[in-house]
Amino acid sequence: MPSVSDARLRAFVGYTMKRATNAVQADLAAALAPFDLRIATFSALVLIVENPGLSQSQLAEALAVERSNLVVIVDDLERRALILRNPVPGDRRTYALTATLAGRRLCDKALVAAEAHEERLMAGLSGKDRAAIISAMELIRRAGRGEGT
Amino acid sequence: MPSVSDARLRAFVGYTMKRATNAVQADLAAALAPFDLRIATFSALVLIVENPGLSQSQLAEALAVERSNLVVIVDDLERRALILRNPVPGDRRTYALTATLAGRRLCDKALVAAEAHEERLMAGLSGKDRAAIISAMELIRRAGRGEGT
DNA sequence: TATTGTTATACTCTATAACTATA
DNA sequence: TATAGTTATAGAGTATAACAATA
Repeated sequence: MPSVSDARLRAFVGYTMKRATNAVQADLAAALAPFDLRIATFSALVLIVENPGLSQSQLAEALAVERSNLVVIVDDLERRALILRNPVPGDRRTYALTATLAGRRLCDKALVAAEAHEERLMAGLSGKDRAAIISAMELIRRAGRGEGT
Repeated sequence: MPSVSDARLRAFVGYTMKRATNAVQADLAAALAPFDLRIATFSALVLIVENPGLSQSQLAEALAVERSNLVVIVDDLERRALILRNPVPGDRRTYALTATLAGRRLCDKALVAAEAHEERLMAGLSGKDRAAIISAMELIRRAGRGEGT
């Protein structure tokens, strides 16, 4: 069978980025599954641990998801007692999100698994290569239609 | 307001790849919208133009989408008379997909727009940088759980 | 008036199972 | 029995509008 050529699509950086990102996301999802964490839930937990007291709006902006879509994620973390929605004295509209001890512990374990996943996928790249990719990705992201900075 | 840090997530190459890919996909979708082409439809059209006579199964494999999800894409291209489902003498189960003249013309115009989009987003990167990113992306993709080669 | 969190809704993308007609 | 195309369906992810409580 004559094999199919995708040479014209492969010439687009975005095409290869999409495919590689799919592979990375699938691998990360598998790495987090033992902790019953999906990628979005994991990302939210990491940010809450790193930024204790932030609000859902701040978290949504940092994760680049809509506030409305964040609700179920925070619900899940709270139901599992990994985080708390703390009342904020002086503004009763908002919650200050903090991780519980169990949340911080699960976060640490999941980060170890995520780092192992990262190391597995990036094994062929030097630290310098990886840093170059990260800065190139941030440059590309900022070139897109969207916010500044 | 103390701004939120995502330093721990940004250290993951996959995190920056995901965000950059989102920006690229959104920009490409906007670039293709004037042609009434979504990214998947555009990709299918390019592959059919490049590989005349290929089957839907081959196309699905090349695009890494399920055969079932490809049907509506091919339906759309056929309904717009951009491609043809040609009968294959000797095997009545399969179709040989070919682009019409209108399909090839639209493909050419859309490719020009896609190249302009690419140039806009990658403006900060040299040709050498872009080639390095492409090979790094392919290396990462192959390191993921999945097929060989 | 504006903002926070929330609900409901819808649209895309993706994945699976099962069917038909052919081989 | 295996394969190509198809249908139906369900699950994620994402986007918008509207609402109640509060500022």
